[in-house]
Amino acid sequence: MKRDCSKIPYDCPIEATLGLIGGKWKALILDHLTGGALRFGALQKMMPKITPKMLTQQLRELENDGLILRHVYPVVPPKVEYELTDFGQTVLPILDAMCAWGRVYLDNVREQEGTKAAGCACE
Amino acid sequence: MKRDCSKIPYDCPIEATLGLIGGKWKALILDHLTGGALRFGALQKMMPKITPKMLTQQLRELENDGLILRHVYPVVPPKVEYELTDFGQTVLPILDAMCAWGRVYLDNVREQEGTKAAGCACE
DNA sequence: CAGCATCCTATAAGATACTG
DNA sequence: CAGTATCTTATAGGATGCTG
Repeated sequence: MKRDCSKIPYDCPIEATLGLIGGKWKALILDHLTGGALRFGALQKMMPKITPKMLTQQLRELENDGLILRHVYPVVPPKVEYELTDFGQTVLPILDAMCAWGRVYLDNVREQEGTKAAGCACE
Repeated sequence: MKRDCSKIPYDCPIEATLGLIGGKWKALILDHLTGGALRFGALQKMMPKITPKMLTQQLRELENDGLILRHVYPVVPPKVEYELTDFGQTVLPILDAMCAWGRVYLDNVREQEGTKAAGCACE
């Protein structure tokens, strides 16, 4: 039973956006893919806290909704790459805005607490 | 037991942003408040599908995180207004980006399906 | 009017083990 | 390597009724 987020009826643009790229992982995944195609394992390394199950699930939904493409290379051992579609590229402004705001916010928090950045693709 | 989303440790700016304004309702609430202060009941009317419990809960979290202000007027019947703080105003670029993208997306979907816009604050 | 309390369901998310 | 399968837990979200 697969889920196409694009099949859900939305009342409002923001609601639709959240439906397609909302949730805990999708924006993060898309952001990592802005640098170019990545393998399953590479994505997992970039998000150490995601489980293979969740990563698979989120990638399938993004694929069903036309945001990313899945390339299977018929080799042994298996090699699968994911990359943004043209449509997927159009979410970049949102990711940039979220990243910029989060960065300012984290800088303030860290300044107060004396902690350091953890190092992430988008910072 | 109240939740301060700002107390959660985040590894990455996008993650932090999602922590503070992610979820099904917060971006929508903030967006409605960009037009100025609103009463509880007004917000509820703008989001017919939200329950009072959820609305209260989301408003409290936004307040704890410094994004909105809650004004209680000591009158009968009670009057409570919510408005963006200066910090809350800074999320506007994100909301705009989400709204713009969602609008283009919905327009395409609707063109294919022949349906119409439902009418929402941000469209 | 603006909520709170209580109870309940659905969905998201995680742990662990296994496989083509 | 890139997943699946199964089981379990946590969180989001909802229905209903009540109150200062």
